[in-house]
Amino acid sequence: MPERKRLTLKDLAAEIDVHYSTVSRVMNPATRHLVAQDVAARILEVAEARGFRPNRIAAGLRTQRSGLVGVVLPDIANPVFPPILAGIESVLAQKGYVPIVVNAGTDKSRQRFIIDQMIGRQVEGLVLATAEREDAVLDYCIRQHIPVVTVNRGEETGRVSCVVSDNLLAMRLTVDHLVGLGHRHIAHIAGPAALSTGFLRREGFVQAVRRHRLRRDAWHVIEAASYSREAGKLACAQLLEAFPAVTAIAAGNDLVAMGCYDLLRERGLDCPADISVVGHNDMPFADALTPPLTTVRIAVHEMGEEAARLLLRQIDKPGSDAVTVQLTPQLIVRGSTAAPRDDAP
Amino acid sequence: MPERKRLTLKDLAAEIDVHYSTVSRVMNPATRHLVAQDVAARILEVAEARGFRPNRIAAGLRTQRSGLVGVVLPDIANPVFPPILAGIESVLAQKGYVPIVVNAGTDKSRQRFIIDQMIGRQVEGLVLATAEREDAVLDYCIRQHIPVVTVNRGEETGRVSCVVSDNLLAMRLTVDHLVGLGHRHIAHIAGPAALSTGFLRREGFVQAVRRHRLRRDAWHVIEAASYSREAGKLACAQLLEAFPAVTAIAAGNDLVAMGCYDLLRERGLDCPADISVVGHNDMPFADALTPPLTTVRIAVHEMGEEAARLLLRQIDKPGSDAVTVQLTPQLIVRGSTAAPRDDAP
DNA sequence: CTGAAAGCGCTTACAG
DNA sequence: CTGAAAGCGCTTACAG
Repeated sequence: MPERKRLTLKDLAAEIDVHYSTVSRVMNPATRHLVAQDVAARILEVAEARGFRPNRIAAGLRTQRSGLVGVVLPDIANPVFPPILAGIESVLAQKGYVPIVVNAGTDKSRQRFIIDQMIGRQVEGLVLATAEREDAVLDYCIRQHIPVVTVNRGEETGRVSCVVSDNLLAMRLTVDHLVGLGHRHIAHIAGPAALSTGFLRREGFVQAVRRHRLRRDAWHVIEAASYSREAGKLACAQLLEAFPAVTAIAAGNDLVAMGCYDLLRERGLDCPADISVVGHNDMPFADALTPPLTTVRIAVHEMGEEAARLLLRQIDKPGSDAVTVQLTPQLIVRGSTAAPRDDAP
Repeated sequence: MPERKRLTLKDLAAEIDVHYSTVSRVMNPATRHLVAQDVAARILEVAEARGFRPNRIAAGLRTQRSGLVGVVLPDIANPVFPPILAGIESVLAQKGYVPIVVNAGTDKSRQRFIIDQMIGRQVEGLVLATAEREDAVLDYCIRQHIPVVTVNRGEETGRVSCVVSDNLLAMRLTVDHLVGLGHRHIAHIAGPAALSTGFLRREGFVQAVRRHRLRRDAWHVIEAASYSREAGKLACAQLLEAFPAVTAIAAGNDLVAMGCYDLLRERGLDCPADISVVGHNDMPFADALTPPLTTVRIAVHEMGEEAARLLLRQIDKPGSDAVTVQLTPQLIVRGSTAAPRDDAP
């Protein structure tokens, strides 16, 4: 069963007895009006009947537009990324673009290799979910003059467009909530400082506790090695050691918060009775944990949509300014936060 | 800042003063040996220095190979799919292929539209995670003679290669476990019968209870409208109505199991004390639910890998036979299953 | 309104 | 070993 050769403009033109350029004009809605109604109708009819689909790759070669956008993810298994990807894909689809998705990991040289491949495939732009605060790969993309936008994580220098959630606000909402409940010994388990999310949430935490005029010995920050459950558990253990008075933890994200759950359970501590925990992201099923996780919901799907929109704009007008779109997060109060015990220090 | 035009073979050839076909030969490792060592070295050097990356699209047009594979997902937000996608992507990458990923939903006409687009983009093959037991879209792909493999869900007629988990075995493990614990009134909340997973797990459940010689009034099957938490909750309510003696539920998947959790909690019933629940998939964080979910772990990443391997084989040898690869699942016993109460009916 | 031609950036038989 | 040429399937100025 040999694969039947795909039809071409010429095949179709021969069948209808017109020049293939005429078929081309008809197949493209934008140029369809250039040909006589009846001819167009006949061509369309035959095209439909024979299931003709013009070769977009050949067209792209000619028009210098691939209709491809590269999406570079650090880890698609992390539950933040699928909805972001879905958002990207949905607006791309509306404009006839399609994403090429690669799981690039965290290794910068591998990321660069992948981006080179994508450029070789003529992607018209790139969405990076892998950006760090200082990112050689991002520098590389900029040098290549390829349209780029970062999503979820921002970038320091303002050279590229970014779509992020407001991390300062997130921590302010978190700390306000905790202080409002009566907590006076609050800690933050930060994500990696190399990532804008880790850096800014930490920054936001510090700003927030200062705003509440908490004394320096009433709050504490510790950094987790990564945004993972394991690293969160480890950091939580160190935190309890370093800051035993703690009654509330603002975790860098939900996975880190889960790590806290794991450790507290192991130590026989009750959440929220002994220690309150707040996450960040509101990942799927955060409500199904025990206790249901109080967390900051970020607009993941919108983040993807907006990133795609920004990128498309960048592609349309190459010179346009880089902008940062900051989406507003929302605190979702559930069962992992409560007032501290009366006998809390 | 105009986008610097990308380099071409001709640009490079002009710079080095050789014919561009020579540059072409050097850029492709497979034909590199055709040119003199020193010339090749010089070309490679300049190519590296100038950051030349051959246009894969143009090459693909010439060689009739796009290096693209289409991946059609019903819903990337469903936690089964990201690891499958990761698996697909990883083996594709090894062979220089790249996936085009689209969230196609469940609507068949939209799926077909998307597949048409993908074919227009010259994908060399398709991985469908959207297959139903009788699937018009799959029929369409077969008529187009495009290499296809289905993943996670199988297909009835054996016309295409499938990679699935052994659903009959999964239910046998589940029922064995439940019966072993002493349960004598067991129910299954099945997924949609239109999907192979829903159909076969139901089948497996029935076979398993028969093997244990449970009397017909000692087991019950009810079908959920979809594989979702909400549908699971609804079905669970109906189940309690229809089969009040039930002490153990084999849920169609983990989301359905979560729906059961939701309903049981609402009714003030304890899991596992009043009713045991078993899921299917072992989705991320199934262990972090309360109680931790006993479930069947399927080899998701391997499933993706294997699907990609099968597809690549199909692409290499178009005529080759369709095969079904069945991966072996594993029961993961956690806290949602226990012996029934002594006073259970 | 339609056709004929050039060309997008490659690969690869064919000469030499 | 290297060059010159044809051609992959399109789009689009240019004629007529």
